[in-house]
Amino acid sequence: MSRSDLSRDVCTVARTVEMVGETWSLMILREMFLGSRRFDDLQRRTGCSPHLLSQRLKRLEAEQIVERRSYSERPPRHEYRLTERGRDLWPVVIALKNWGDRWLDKTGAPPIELTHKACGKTTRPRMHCSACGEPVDARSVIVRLSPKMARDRATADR
Amino acid sequence: MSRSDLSRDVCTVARTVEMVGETWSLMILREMFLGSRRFDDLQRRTGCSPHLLSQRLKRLEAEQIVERRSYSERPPRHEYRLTERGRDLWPVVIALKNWGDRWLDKTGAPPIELTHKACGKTTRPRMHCSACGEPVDARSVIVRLSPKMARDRATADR
DNA sequence: AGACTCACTTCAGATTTTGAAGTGAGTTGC
DNA sequence: GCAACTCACTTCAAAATCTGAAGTGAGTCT
Repeated sequence: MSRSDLSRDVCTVARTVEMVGETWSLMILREMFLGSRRFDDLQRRTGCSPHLLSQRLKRLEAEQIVERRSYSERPPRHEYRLTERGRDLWPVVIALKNWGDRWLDKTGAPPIELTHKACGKTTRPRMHCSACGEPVDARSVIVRLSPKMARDRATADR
Repeated sequence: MSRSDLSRDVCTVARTVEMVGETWSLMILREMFLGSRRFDDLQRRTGCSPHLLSQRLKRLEAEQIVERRSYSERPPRHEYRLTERGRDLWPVVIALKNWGDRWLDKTGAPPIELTHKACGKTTRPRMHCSACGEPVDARSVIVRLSPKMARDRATADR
């Protein structure tokens, strides 16, 4: 299997990883969640080279994660916006942030702080069970593979 | 800024992305959360080349995300285990899975199903506010940057 | 008219990845 | 007692990708 074969994988994690599981795509997403929309801002604030940024934005656009739209005819100006699909990647970025805040930050004051609009409190979102609402982690679940996924993994064993 | 400078970034998202934000590291994590521990299993089930798998495992070990331990002297056999630090990356993989299940899967039956041990129900973990317990998404929070992070981004603007 | 902004593109050199093949310690089957 | 096999890798060359610097072109500002 090569990297590009991940897209044909049964596993939705593998296919998502192929779409956004890469340094600059993730950095672009972080930056867009922080509010950046213009090419130059994204470039400066992610540290990505313009060449690669351009490639990545094209890919993210093709994947319908971002949308390129013109906000001025004269001068010709464009901005990049997250689509609904793109905004739905927020938990990925938050999960990365939480991990970094816990394991990499020594200051105790995370560089990005979130306030929940509804309750007005500072929040560090966590994963909760969709059925009972209790917090969940790796240890509190049992994994079951669909027959197709199980077959795929067994086939790999040949 | 080059890719390797991300490690010195103030932003904990950037630094986490540098550690695990890459196709094969994420695939290895997925696979380990599914229970694989041996080099060969990881290789076959992720589709990663042995060369790269070896490199990635060394890096993940250096980052203390996985632990290499011998489980047999004769024959000499090793296994790779997630550390606590590594297990704490579970929300990242789950967030990727949720996105893929929602946006890439047409079958409606996700290839990986989770059962919450405590309540016994099938679960699709979601992000909830740590303060009030309600579900949260990109739209329901306000972002605030620490002074240091804000300064960093302003500096990039020069 | 000259400097500047935005949104990129081009290009060469460096780095990384891929895929196939090989290695070596040890075990199992006949 | 030896050939085949397993596990856990390593080596290597060719291909792909990334980096960093420079350039482009439409339009505005002074």
